[in-house]
Amino acid sequence: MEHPHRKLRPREPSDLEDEVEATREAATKAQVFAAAERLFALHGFQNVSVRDITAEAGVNLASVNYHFGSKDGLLFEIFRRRTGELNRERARMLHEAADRDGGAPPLREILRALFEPPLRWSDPRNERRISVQFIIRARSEGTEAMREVLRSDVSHLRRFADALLTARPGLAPEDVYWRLHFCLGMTHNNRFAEFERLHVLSQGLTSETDMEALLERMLDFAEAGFVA
Amino acid sequence: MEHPHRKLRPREPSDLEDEVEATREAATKAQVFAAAERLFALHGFQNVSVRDITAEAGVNLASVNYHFGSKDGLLFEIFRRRTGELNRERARMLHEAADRDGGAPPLREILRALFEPPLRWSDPRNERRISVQFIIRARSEGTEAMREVLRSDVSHLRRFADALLTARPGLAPEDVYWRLHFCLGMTHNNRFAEFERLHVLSQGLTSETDMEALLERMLDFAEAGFVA
DNA sequence: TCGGGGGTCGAACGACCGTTTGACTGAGCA
DNA sequence: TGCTCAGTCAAACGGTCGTTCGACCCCCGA
Repeated sequence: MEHPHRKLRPREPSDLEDEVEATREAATKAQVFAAAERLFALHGFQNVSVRDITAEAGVNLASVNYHFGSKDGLLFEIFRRRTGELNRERARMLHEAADRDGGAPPLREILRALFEPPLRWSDPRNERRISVQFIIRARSEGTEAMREVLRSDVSHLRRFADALLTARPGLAPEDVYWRLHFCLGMTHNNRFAEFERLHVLSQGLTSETDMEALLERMLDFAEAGFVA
Repeated sequence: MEHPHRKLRPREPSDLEDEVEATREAATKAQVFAAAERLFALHGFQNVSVRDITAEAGVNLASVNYHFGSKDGLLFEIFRRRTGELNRERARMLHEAADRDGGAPPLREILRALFEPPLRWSDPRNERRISVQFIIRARSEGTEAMREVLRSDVSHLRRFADALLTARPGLAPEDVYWRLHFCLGMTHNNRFAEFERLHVLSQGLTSETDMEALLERMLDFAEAGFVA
C-alpha cells in the first residue's frame, strides 16, 4: 500500500533501524524529523504548523502524515527517541559509576550521571544542543497521551532513586525523593530563555557556553543539598 | 464608544480598581478572567479556545475581545496581575526580614521570602492554588511579547540577588547568580504533573498537600547548596 | 521488457480558530 | 419622556490548521 501509518503499517522500522535508515531512500523522513525537532524546540509544538516543518525541510506537505501518521505522532516519535537516548546515556554513566565503586557509587557520581548527559549535549559545539531544548519543551507542552506516558513511566528514575537511597542510608526515603525532585527541577530549568534571563540579571557575569563549569556548579549545589 | 480596547480606550481601570470593579456591572469581565486563568493553568494557552473560556464563564463569545482586546491581551493581563501580586508578596517578605535583621537578613530568610509565597498559594485550601500553576505555565508557553517582558524585566529579582550577595560575601558573584538560578528552577518545577510523577516514583511516600513541610525541605536543600 | 508498489506531489476538504459586525437592551440623566 | 452609551448578543467573516485524496514518478524484481 501507500501509507505506512494506515492499517498495520508494513515494514515498520520499529525503533531500531531508525538511525540507519537515513541512508538515501528515506532522506525525507530524516529531514522532517530534524526540521520538526528544531522548530518545536525553538517555538513550541502548537506554534509550529505542519506547513512550517515541511517548508523548512524542503519536502512535500503530505510527508508528515505519510511517514509519521500525524503531527502528534511526529512529536511523539522525536520525544521517544531523544528521551530514550538521554535515559540510556544516564543509565550507562550510573552503571559505570557503580562498577567503579563496587555497586554503591558515591553521591556525587550519581548526581553526575544525572546532570552530565544533558549538559554535554547542551554544549554549543554539540549538534544535540537543540535536542535538550526540545525535550524540556516537550515535557511541559506535549500531548495528553505523552504526558500520561511521562507520568506513569518512571523506570529510568528508579535506578537513580535506589542509588540515592543507598548512598544516603541515614536520610528518610521521602527526603531522598523530594531532593531528587529538586535536582530534576534544576535541570529542567536550563532553557535558553532562562539562561538569557540570568545573563541579564547578572549583568553579563554568567555565561551559558561553559557547560563543564555549569556542571560543577550544579554538582556542588546539589551534593551539598543532599548532604544537609 | 462601544469597544474599550479600540482607540485610546475610555475610562480604563488601569490596574488599580481591577479588584474592586467586580461589583456587579463588570461581573462578566471577572468571570472571563477566572475561567481563563483556570483553563489556561489546566490545559495550556494554545489548547484553550476563546469559545472554551466563554462557555465555562457562561458569557457571550465576544466578551473576551470586548473586555481584553484579544486572547493574547487576556493572557497578558492575567499574567501581569498574578506575577505582580506574587512579586509584591515576595518583596514584602524580604523587606520584613531585612527590618528584623538590620538590613542584612540571613540566607535562610532570603530564601524563605523567595519560596514561601508560591508555596502558600499552592495550599489545597487556598483559592490561589490555580494561580501558581497558571504562572508556571505562562512562563514557558506565553506569547513572544510576554517572553520579551519576562526576559528584560528582572527588577523583582534584583533585590533577591543583592540580598544574597550581601548574605554570602565570601562567594564569587557569579556563583551566587547561578545558585539563585537553581533555586528558581526548584520552584518552577512544582507543577501538578511533577508532583504526581514524584508520587508515582516514591510509591505514595511523597504528598503534595503538605506545603509547609515542602517549604522546609526546599529551604534545607537550597540553604545547604548556598553554603557549600 | 513489463508490472507493481513505495514514495512524492499538487490540490483540496472540512473543521476550528480569533475576531468583527451591527442590532439590541436597559439603566442613568436631562 | 427621550437620548446616550456601556454592555451583551447572535451571526458571520476570513484565515489557518491537520489531514486526505488521487494522480504521478521511478526504482526494482520477475
